Parts: sequence; C-alpha cells; structure tokens
Amino acid sequence: MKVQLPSGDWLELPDGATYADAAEAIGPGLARAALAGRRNGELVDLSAALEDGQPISIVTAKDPEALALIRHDAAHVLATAALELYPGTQVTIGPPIEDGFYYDFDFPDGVKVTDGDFERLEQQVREHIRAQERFERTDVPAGEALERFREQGQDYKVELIEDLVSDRGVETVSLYRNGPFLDLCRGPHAPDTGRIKAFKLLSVAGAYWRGDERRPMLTRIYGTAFFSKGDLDEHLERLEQARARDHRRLGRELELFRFSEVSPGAAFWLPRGTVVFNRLLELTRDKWREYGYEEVKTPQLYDAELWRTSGHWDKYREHMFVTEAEDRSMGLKPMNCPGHAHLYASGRHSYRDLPVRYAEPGLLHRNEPSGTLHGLMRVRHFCQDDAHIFCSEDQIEDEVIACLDMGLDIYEIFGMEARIELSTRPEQRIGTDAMWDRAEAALRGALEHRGVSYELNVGDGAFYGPKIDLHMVDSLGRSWQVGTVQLDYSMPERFELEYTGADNSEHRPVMIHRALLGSLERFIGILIEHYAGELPLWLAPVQALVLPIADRHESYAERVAERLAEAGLRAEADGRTESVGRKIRDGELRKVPYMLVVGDSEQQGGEVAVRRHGEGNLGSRPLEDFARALADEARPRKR
RNA sequence: GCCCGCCUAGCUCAACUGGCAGAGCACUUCACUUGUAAUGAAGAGGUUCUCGGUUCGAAUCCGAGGGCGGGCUCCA
Repeated sequence: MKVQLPSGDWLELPDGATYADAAEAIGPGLARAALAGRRNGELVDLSAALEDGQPISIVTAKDPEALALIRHDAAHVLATAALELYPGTQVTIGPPIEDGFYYDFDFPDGVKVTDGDFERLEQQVREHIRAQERFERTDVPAGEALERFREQGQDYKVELIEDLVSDRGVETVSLYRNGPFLDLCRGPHAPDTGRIKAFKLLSVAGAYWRGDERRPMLTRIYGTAFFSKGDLDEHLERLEQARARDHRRLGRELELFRFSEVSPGAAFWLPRGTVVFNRLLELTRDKWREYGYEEVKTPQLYDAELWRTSGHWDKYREHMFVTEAEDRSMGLKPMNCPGHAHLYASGRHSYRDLPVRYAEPGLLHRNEPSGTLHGLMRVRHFCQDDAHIFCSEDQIEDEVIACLDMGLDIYEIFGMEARIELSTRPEQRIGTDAMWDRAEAALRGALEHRGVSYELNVGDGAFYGPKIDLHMVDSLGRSWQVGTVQLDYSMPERFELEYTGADNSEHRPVMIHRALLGSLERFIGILIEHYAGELPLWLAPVQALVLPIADRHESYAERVAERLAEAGLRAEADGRTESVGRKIRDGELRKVPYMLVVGDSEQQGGEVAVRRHGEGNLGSRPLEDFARALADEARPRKR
C-alpha cells in the first residue's frame, strides 16, 4: 500500500502498516521523535493503521498540537498516581487546557488533597514517566466497558459511558492503559509516558461534576507539562511576570485604590486612582458628545414597584440590595435601564426625536456572591458607562453600528482588541420568531458592516433580545466582559414606552442597552494590567515629577511644577532632603512618565533636565519648550 | 454560594515541637546639601482578622464567623 507524505512523495509500505511503521520507514530519527500521526488533520495514535492512498504526516514535538498531546498524557499519569496514593479515588475527566491540563477526582471520604501533597504526587508521577510505560489502546463494546468500570466502582466513568450510549448511540468505546491505570478515553496518546519531559502540578481547586452546582464537588488538580525543563521554567517565569502585572498588586503599590473589609467588593479610590478614573470618564463623556448622547442623572434608590415593573423583582432580586423606608420596600439600582425607561415614559416623544440616547455614568450595586469577587474585575459597587437608546426598529442597525464604532474607537486608543461574541435567541424567550429574526439580522448586519470578526454564541442571548458582547483578557489570560450591546423588546413593553409616528398613532420603540468600557472599575483593572502599571501620559496620575538637587533649588522646582500646572499638566515637586538617586528611584518605582532634575545650571538657564521613565536621561532643555511639548503629548490620545 | 488554601506593624515576610512578637522597606526626628534607580543615625509603630474553647501558658491546637487568594457555579 502507498501513503502520501507532506512533501508530496509517496511511501510504499506493507499492508497493515501503522504510523509508527511509516515513521520508521522514513528514518530512525523520525521514528524516535514521533509522538502521533495525523490523518485528515486529526491526531491519531502512532499505532493506528494506515489506509491505502492517504496523505499522512508524523507529529513530533515541533507540532503545535504536540504539547496538548503530552499534557493529556500527563493527566492520565496524574490519575495513575492519585489512584495509587489514595485508593478508592474515583476518576472523572482530565483534559488538556490552555497552558496545561487538569484532572478532576472524587477522593474517598476523609481524604483531602491540597498543594501540600503535590510533592508526593509529583514524585509518583515521575516514577511512571521514568518507567516509560506504553499507552495501549483497546476498543471494546460499550457494555463490556460498563461492566468493567462498574466492578471497579468508577461511577463517573459508568455515567460517561451510559451517556455516550444513550445520547450518541455509541457502541464501542476506546480504553487506554498506561502502567496500572486503565481509563476511558477518546485519545490519542503519545506512545509512552516517557515523552513527558517536564511536569509540574500547579494548583488545586473545587469543581462541580459536569459543571453543575447540584452535582458533587470534585477536587480539580491543575498541572502542566513541557518537552523540556527549560520550557517549563520559562513558563513559570512568565506566570511570575504576569503576577507582577496583577492590577490588585499594582493598585496597592501605585496607591491607586484599596479594598477594605468594611465594604467587601467596593474599591476605595485614592487620589491618584481617582485621577485615572476621572480621565477615563472624561474620555467617555467626549465620546458621548461626539456620538450624540445626552447625559442624564437618575436616582440610586427606587420603590420596589419600579423593580416589579421592570421584572428585576422577580428575576434579579437576589442580586439586589434592598431596604425599607417608611414601610416601603426600596431597592438600590443594579442597573440603569429601569430608571432610564421610566424617564423616557414620563414624557411624550415624536418619531422626529428618535433615537433618544440617554447616557449615565451610573453607580450600581449588585450583591454578587462572595466567592465571585475579584479585585476591580468583579465588584459589588461600580460605575458603568451606560446608555440606553430608544429607537424605531428600522433604526436599530445604524444605532448598533454606531455603538460598535464608538467601542472600537475607544479600544483603539489603548491599543487593545476585544473578542466579540454574538449571542442569539435562548430557549426561554419572549417575542415572536419574526421579531427575533429581525433583531438577530440587525446585529449580524452591524457586525458585518463594521467588518469585525466575531464568534457566534448560539442560544446565549438574553430572554428579551439578542446581544453583542465584547471581552478582554487580563494578565493571567482570564477573559472579562467589558462592553455589551443588547437589543431589548421587553422593557419598552413593560414600561409601555411609546412614540408618536408620522401616522399620528402610537408606536413602541426598541431599547438598546449599551456599555463599552462596561464598568470603569473593571476597565481600569484591565488597563493597569495591559500597561503593567505604566499608564500613558494622558492617564498618568502624576505626569511629571520635579526633582531639586539641593535645598537651594527647591523654589525653582516649585516654579517649574507651577508652570506645568498652568499648562494643564499634573506635576509635583519632590522637596524631600534625599539624594537625587533616591528621588529618581522612587519616581521610577511610581512609574511617573517624566522626571525633571533641576540644579544650578537648570536654574540659571531656565531649563529642566528631562528623564523619561524607562528610557533614562534625555538631557536638558528650556522649560518653556518642554512645557509646550509635554502639553501637546498629553493632549488626549488619538483623534 | 460551593471546594481548597491563607490572614502577624502601612507593605513584604520571620518567630524549632504551644513558652517574653521580630526584621527589611515605608513613617517621624536629627545630621548630611546631594547631578540620574536606595546617605547615615535614632525613634515611633501590634486586639498576631474577630468571637468562643482547650491549656499553667495560644500568633501557634480546636470550633464558629469575617475577609482575601486559586478554581467551580453564577454573571440582562
């Protein structure tokens, strides 16, 4: 039989040959390096049989998918070790993930595995790796596999097989054996455990079986594997560097904000952080003006009646802070939409006035579960760059395009890109199919018009309408939603919103909820990590620090700072009686963009010696000159 | 909310098996008057997260609560 190699050459092999045989035939070096085969783009075991006339390739460590392969191998070896150290453990699933793998275990009663047990586990794993145990695949009838796992008391595996049979009509399943461990697994695997060259366990966490909070809580052990110790070390080094960018750490070090037990999930903004916050808000307001929004201000606290009307009392109450006042139930707003809808409803509107765009940097409170709070990224109190657009149905697409434009404008200022998702109609929904068709088409049309790529999230829309979500990742690769553009047909219904059409009869507007930064808190968290704390000049809490060399230069330093302040810049003089080296060090650690050293020669010549953060000494230049240049550089961003 | 871990000075962290709570940085004062990443000395700073228990004795052991961290679930 013949198979075709990636080079286009044909390779002649005896019938019944495997990928391993093909690798051997090509050369002994490749045979040693071979980890798996590739058939029609899919990885297969080296022991898989070749088919006549097929194009094939041999996968080695250089293949982009090879790491996932050995990480999956590593997960099996971890399960092997766990079963040996903790007999009676039930194994569940153990897939490779970005940067590593995990395995979920249900340990026997009384066994609690923590990261203190990692050393023992790792040692056990290493022994199996050293032994170079072969991964052997066998395909068996589902019934036989069921029997086997039932006997072993592996209930989760039994459930998995039962579901494979009932949901997918599977008749045979594949099992993989490595050393003493036999696991239900789709494969493929490397030929033996010795291919895992570097291995490390990273963390332990709880995880619900099948992600369902009503099912048992399992113990998830995270780890990673590489083809060399060097690669592993490099990865650990990257993790360490990512931790140094953590906004919680930088927020404390740069004195931007703090948290306190007296108000969990709510940031206390220090003066420097407040500068950043306000600068971002100014940017938002500029954009609102540019895109034709009108800013409004609505109350924090509303009678329960409003929340009943909006549906929050039924659907969102557990996330609301509720209080009593003079025998009335009141709720702090978790969203601005009911207030804006109420405001719209309280006046008359002509079709000539549409779209009405109400914007508000709304202060919201949401009673998020304690376990979900996370620095600035997930808080209970935050400020949303929120707006609601009331428009006719034929205005939807243009409005959504404008929202996307505005969002992409803003992200571009920071050189950041959002991952965009379109979420379509869920099972539980209101409105007719025709309405959903139009709404989804409008959102898709807007995305395509703007020419952005997006992922389709089928069935994940809100019950009242489809939505576009914009996500960004933090320093550790965690994805957070920032912006959202949502169509809402429900709220206008509930609040009986109307506008008078050209036909002089009343029509129902559509409501578009949209936020682009999402929450200023979260966005600032992402910005801090994006810039590793080195905020661009226009956002920096202190833009220039003036450093007098000796006491006699202090009044000149003050004058320099004042001159910069006159130019609209944020400047401070460091009048401490410390060495210049010390002041520079402190300024560098504070990540202040510019430091201006002033001594005798600067004072006499009306100059400043400019030092740029991260670049060093740029030499002296006239103060006037520098002030003008800096004011220009600090003038907002692009556009 | 659930699982695991952690909580000592403003920050980073010490304190052998239960036996007088410490250091560096920051802060205050004094001296030094400084030219591009830490001048020196002295001083002050503690409910060891909270409450309860065990013990002659608890930062340390046990229980409950709070907060934080890593995940899971949730997240209009």
